[in-house]
Amino acid sequence: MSPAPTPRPRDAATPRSRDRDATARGLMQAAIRVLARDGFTALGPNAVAAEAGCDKKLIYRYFGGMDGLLESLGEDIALWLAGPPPELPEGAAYGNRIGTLLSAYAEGLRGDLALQRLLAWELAETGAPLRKLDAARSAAFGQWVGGMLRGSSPPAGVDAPAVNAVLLAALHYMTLARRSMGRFAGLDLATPEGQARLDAALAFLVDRAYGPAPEDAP
Amino acid sequence: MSPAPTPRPRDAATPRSRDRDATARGLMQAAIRVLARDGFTALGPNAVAAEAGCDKKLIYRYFGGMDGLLESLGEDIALWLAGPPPELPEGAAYGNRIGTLLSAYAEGLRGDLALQRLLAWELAETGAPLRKLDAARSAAFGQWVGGMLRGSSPPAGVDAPAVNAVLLAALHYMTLARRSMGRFAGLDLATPEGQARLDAALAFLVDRAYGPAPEDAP
DNA sequence: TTCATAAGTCACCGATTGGGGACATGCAAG
DNA sequence: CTTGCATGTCCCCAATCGGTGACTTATGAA
Repeated sequence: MSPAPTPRPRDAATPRSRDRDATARGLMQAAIRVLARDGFTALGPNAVAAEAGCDKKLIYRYFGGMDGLLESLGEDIALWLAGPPPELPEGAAYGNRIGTLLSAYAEGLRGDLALQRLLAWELAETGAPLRKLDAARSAAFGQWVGGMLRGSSPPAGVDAPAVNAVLLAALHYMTLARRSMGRFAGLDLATPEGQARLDAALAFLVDRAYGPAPEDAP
Repeated sequence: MSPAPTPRPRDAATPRSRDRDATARGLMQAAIRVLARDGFTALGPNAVAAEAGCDKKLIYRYFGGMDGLLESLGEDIALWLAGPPPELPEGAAYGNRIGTLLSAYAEGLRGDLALQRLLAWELAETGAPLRKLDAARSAAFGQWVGGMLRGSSPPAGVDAPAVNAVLLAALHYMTLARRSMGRFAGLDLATPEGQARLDAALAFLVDRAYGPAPEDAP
């Protein structure tokens, strides 16, 4: 899920590669580019084919339509979450792991416009192809985070999955709001200061949630 | 911002009211209904006029187009956040107020499909008319919450606006995710149990954020 | 070299979109 | 009663949409 290696609005001189796999890949990357640039409302056969520089008919021949193309995109997990997991000290506490994991993911998400557009899409529409895309993305993400938490467990009495979901949801929302509105709930997300306050608030909540409970201190 | 008092797909027998203000209001309410039912991707002149049961030409005559209609919707703050503020004990602590306020808002948001659609819209697209709509909504919300927090202040050392923004963002995201995907980050949001875990996690975070700091305990 | 087949292109279809011009009609002022 | 005007309706427009049939052309096997 990166902006795309090859900016491939067809060169009119080159006589088309006549290589099915290559053009199919080109269509997939074009779809990602269109999604990143113009959002899901513009993600149609016409736009994708124009971006890829070939005829839209090939979308139907090779993928059976846009739904099939999206499905193929979901299966190609290599395109998702390209960044390697962040380094972690051996015996790091659960809260520490969640904190660094969250900020690493935040940085990756901020740089991945297509992923942002996909998240917004998931919130706006329902539909079978979208569900499959989300399932693939969720699975990849789950694996990414799962491997990083292996061997450490949250403090007792804390519903860690629910708390983590809340923090992740907040991160998603504010990242999307930053791009589209630039501000949210009175905070200016466009400025580095606003962004810093947000990151600090997230870190603060992680610390309070997974640090020692108030009554634990002697 | 409620589903609409009058389900007004024109009665073919009644010969049209010939009342400019009434039809203008009807168009606004129709727009809200279309937004709630089909989402912002379907919110066009054709759909709104069909829903209102009159000709789309009137949208251009009375509002100058869809953008003007949306702007008028924003100015009509009476349609937003109809619910009255929840009751609060006199000397309630800041954390308590945030908690009850958050859950009251959550309940209202869950029941207001049009507002949900609007939030998703704001995350998906940019544009002048949308910005004005959001500004109106944000202002109304700010007043709603502002009045309820008057006279109490957060614990020192806590960036309350940022923390509240995070919690609110999480609430928004999970409410939208519940409607569209039904699940998020491994949590099943459709079941009452999942919803309860989420509410509990939010309350837990509020408590930890605004309760006594770990080192405060003797 | 021939030739079947797949890769690619082009032109077209019906439906729907966001608009606007031309016209009918009811109401209220004269 | 007549007349002016705002209200409402109808029909048309160009553009775009998703989708497909018919065609050309390159390539690899015989």
